[in-house]
Amino acid sequence: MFVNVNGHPGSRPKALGELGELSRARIVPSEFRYNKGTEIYGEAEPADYIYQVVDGAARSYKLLSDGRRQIGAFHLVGDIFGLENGLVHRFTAEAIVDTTVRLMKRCSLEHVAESDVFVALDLLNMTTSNLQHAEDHMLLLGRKTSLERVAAFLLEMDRRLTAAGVIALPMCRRDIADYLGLTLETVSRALSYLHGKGILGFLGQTQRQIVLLDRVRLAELDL
Amino acid sequence: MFVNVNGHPGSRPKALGELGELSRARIVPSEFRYNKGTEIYGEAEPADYIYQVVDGAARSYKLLSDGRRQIGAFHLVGDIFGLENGLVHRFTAEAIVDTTVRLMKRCSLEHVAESDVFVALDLLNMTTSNLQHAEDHMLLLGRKTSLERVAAFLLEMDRRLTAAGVIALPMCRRDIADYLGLTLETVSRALSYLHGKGILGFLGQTQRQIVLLDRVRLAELDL
DNA sequence: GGAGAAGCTTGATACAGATCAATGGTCCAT
DNA sequence: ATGGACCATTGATCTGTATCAAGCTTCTCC
Repeated sequence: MFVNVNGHPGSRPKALGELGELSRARIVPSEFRYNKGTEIYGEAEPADYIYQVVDGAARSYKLLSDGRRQIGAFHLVGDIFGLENGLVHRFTAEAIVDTTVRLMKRCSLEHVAESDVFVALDLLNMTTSNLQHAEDHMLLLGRKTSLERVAAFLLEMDRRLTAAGVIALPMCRRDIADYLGLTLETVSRALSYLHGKGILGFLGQTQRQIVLLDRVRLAELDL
Repeated sequence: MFVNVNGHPGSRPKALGELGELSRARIVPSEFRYNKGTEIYGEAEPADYIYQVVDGAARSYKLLSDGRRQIGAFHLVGDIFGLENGLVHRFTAEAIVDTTVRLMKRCSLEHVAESDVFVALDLLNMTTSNLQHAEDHMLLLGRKTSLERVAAFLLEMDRRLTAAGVIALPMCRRDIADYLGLTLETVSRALSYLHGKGILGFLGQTQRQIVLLDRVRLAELDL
């Protein structure tokens, strides 16, 4: 496990100048900036590039024909996304805030993987991390209550983006809801409940900065 | 895409004498029989083997501490399962009916993957198929109604195990419910509804043999 | 700095699906 | 053949979350 995908256990921190062991592919990556809310790629579009978040955050989602949305993952600083082992993307990806990504051509990557075992094994490790996240998320979506889901979300974000004890969420309540299979009102109510219980606190005026005051009780709420 | 995992698009039919391209590993697989309801491996157990269903069917699931269960996948004849790219299994696997599996040691497989690009790429393809299934299932669990879920389930089973126009389900209503994030009563009501609408019919005495009478209308119900 | 848009919370109500409960069928094992 | 362990269906009721609605706050951009 050498590459940091979604911050899963087994990953290691790494310098941002590289795309993990994929740097073996020796392809110079270029950077690109997406404004808040803009699409990085669309579902079923050709998957020509893979991406790494340099700054900002992105969401990957699927839509039903009537507009219902399921966000499969959030991509935070350092995460690699857009890696589909097929010809087309299976999600739409959008910048949640103004976001800078590093990107590299996928076809060249595939070509290298065919001749370089270490690149292939690295792709396998990244895909496995994504799979593990999806497996855990199926359990959450299929069987957890709204409070358990929100607790799990906070613990995930705590693990992945807490700086100086503060969770600075880049995404709005609707994004959280679409990630957890809930409505934004239910997410808001669960957060208010946790606030009332003294398990978390809000920082500043906006409700996007959260401080976890009691991780033990929060973890007990996520069965 | 050379290996048949969960019957996803891009897979090809294959003779049962092999474990896909993994046969390149040249490790003689042995067969084993599990009685209905018995455990093949447990969550968090060391992942020493990978498995291929020769006959029968299996379920992979996670449990919450209070017994709520989420089945992540059903493994039907020809499917390979138990392939974790970590040291331990992330699911518990059980035989749904009396089941024969072919198994091979995982450590030897890993060793071969490090020296053989084609084995590594094959593992990557299998993992990608599993990931794609999980991604689709997240959308189902997070955003679809009970009727949409049951319709999607029937279409998946139709694709994966219909013989002679009949879907012979190996699993009970509770298994279906735990796969779809519903209760068994809700699954039963949805099936009765589809029966009443003339979209499906039951064959014989048991309710496990289903004939799809109108795939078009069924597909319209799964958004 | 003011107007409008977006985002969040909170309350009232509705409803899809869960839960509780009863019945009948099938398949074994004795 | 009989008893009992599943298994599935169906009905009645309950409830967690969605939906509908209102109001407040904070951004954004003329």
